Amino acid sequence: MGTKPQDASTSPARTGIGTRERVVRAASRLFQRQGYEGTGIKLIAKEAEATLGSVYHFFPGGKEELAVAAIQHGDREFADMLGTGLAGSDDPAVAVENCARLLATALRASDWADGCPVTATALETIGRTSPIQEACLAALRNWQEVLAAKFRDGGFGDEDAEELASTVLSALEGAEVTSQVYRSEQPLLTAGRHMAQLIRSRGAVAR
Amino acid sequence: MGTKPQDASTSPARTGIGTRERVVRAASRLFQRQGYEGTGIKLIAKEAEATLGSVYHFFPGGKEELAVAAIQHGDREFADMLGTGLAGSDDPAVAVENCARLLATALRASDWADGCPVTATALETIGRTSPIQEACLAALRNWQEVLAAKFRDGGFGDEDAEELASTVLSALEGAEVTSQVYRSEQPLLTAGRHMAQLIRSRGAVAR
DNA sequence: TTCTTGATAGAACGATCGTTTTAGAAGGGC
DNA sequence: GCCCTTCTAAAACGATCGTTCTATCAAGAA
Repeated sequence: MGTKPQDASTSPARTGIGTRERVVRAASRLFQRQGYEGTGIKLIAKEAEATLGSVYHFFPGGKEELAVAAIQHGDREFADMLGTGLAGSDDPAVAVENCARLLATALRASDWADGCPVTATALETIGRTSPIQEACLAALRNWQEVLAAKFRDGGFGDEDAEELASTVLSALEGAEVTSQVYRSEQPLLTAGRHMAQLIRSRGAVAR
Repeated sequence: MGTKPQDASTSPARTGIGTRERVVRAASRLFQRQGYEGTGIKLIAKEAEATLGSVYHFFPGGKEELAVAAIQHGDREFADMLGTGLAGSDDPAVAVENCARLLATALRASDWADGCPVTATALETIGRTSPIQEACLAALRNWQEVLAAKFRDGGFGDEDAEELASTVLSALEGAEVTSQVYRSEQPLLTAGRHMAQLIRSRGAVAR
């Protein structure tokens, strides 16, 4: 029966969300929740309401190619969330604390399941397949740059901004894992407050 | 042929390291490097120079029971490393920065493979099997308490010490992952320096 | 119509997964 | 000698893994 899998309308080719996009989103969420090795392609297909044939049609490179696309999707998703949190204030300290609050709320809303979209996959594949590792590296670089830009705008020098971005990102990543294991918002909220203090103590007032 | 698998001497029952301990160590390292789902029991047995029969003899609960023992082993291992790093100075700020340096050196020595011994497994099993999750939770609590004790000794109040320990642990955890992906000591070293600044800025001088 | 292309559907392959099972080898107490 | 416990050895089970394969459907170009 070719097209028309589950969409509302039937006539045009791309109704609602395309199959490829559904597969990428399902893969991204599943990798985020249970890691790369723990997630089967067949489960991804079922979760995306697609068939195995469709998955291999769009990703002839198999699981690895799909993982790269999923990581890149998670990259954009997390960068958007960082951007939203940072946009709340011109003061970098307030903005970072706002980010932590946003992450904590989203984490609780998912019952502590949806943490960082790349950490699990990154850790599992650390010394192995390079395309996935490169996608994870690009994501971390991207997020760090989003933070660094905010710090530069807040009056920090290039080197200070880059280093602060590195530490803030590390702290948020680590606090997100800790919050997931503790099933509590506290590690993320405390880390956010401490990061704000660190930013203030390193000088540079809100302009 | 019963005993005598690979040890130097042959006569006594427990020559060198016992089979059970070898299995736990191999499991801990493999879970640390490639996660819970990505590590097969047969590989663990081979790596430990044991047989499948031995593994299931010591761990009748299968992979899950073995994982709990492996996490607890990693717990002690990481706590020892924290203790060693913290023992270098009475000043909590200096001590924490020392820890970060120690982690960075060990990480580089393993070619960025041996990060935190529980993070990968913790993330993969986050909403699922509770025994493993509880072991991971106990490990994080243990490490936080090691840090908190150091801060209390350094003159911080109970609540300050607990919160600082939470953030420092999160930052070290996150920076370790970042260092692994970047293949660079820089994220860990920078986080260590910033954590020292945070500790100093929160008052309390070295006693 | 006919041919071609993009996408879907699902059966089937070999390999490996965690686990179970059965058998056998050492050592101590009797 | 014999028995019993502890530990090792390896074959084998069903299930699931990632992947390949063939068949089919819909729609546009000729």
